[in-house]
Amino acid sequence: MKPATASAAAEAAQVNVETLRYYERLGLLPRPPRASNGYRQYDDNALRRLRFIRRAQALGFSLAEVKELLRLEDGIDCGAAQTLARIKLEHVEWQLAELRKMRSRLKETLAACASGSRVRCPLIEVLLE
Amino acid sequence: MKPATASAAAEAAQVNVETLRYYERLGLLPRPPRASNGYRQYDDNALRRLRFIRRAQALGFSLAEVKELLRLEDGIDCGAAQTLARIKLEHVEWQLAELRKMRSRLKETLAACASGSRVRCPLIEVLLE
DNA sequence: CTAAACCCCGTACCATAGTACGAAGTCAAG
DNA sequence: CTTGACTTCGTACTATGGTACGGGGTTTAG
Repeated sequence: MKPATASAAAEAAQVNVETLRYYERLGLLPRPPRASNGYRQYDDNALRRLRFIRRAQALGFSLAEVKELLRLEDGIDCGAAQTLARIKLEHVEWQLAELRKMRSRLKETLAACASGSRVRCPLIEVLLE
Repeated sequence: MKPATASAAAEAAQVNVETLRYYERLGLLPRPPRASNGYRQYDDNALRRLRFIRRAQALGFSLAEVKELLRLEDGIDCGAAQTLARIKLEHVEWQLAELRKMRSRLKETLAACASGSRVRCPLIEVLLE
């Protein structure tokens, strides 16, 4: 429960320490409280927030989008939050559909390669379909 | 069947004309044949290739990765191509899994919001889970 | 008490993926 | 036969998402 230092927080989230300062500058992480020596203190909430940023990012959300998502934390307007969530959901659905297409193209192609019946490598044909 | 000009190709793929030159510099698009006046001529194959780049990119592949994927076109080594395709397939599977997680989080949260039973907006809680 | 290891800050730098700019040649319409 | 739209080129600029640097204070282990 004792607050994490910058390096501990950074390691926990697998980011560079500098990245924490960067996120703070962008307003993605709130300016954390400081110890008497001026060192940043990250509590569990900050760490969760940080993890959320990384996960959302890994899914293709830009930091600007992540910032929007995180505005929900302020929880002022649940209605606005829901709208945002619905838009993100649609985006996610679209990505899923596209990825499924790419997956089946890749699978089919690998199968064709395995059967080895063609003269030219079938990967070439399919990728350029 | 007549080759497309730079602007026609760019419009077809919804990219800036300059982007074509950029991709050409990076080696993503082959240097196209030129008309007698020096103008670039993009044939159907080039246009397909361009579309492929944009689609792959929309799925989160970097231009460097796209370039790798496109090396398959050279089709020199079908074995290497298959290895590449398998790696991409795994990446796609991972992305699908992550997106499904995010989707269900978003859906559950929206449902909770709709039921309106909570005091605080459930989006806040879930996003920071 | 000193050295290593951590933290602070501001600023500068980096890679990726374009986008814009200016000078110059080409082409098609009026 | 000029005007405007389109093309070429090289170079420079932009935005995003960090990363590194240097000069300084702090803290902890030996």
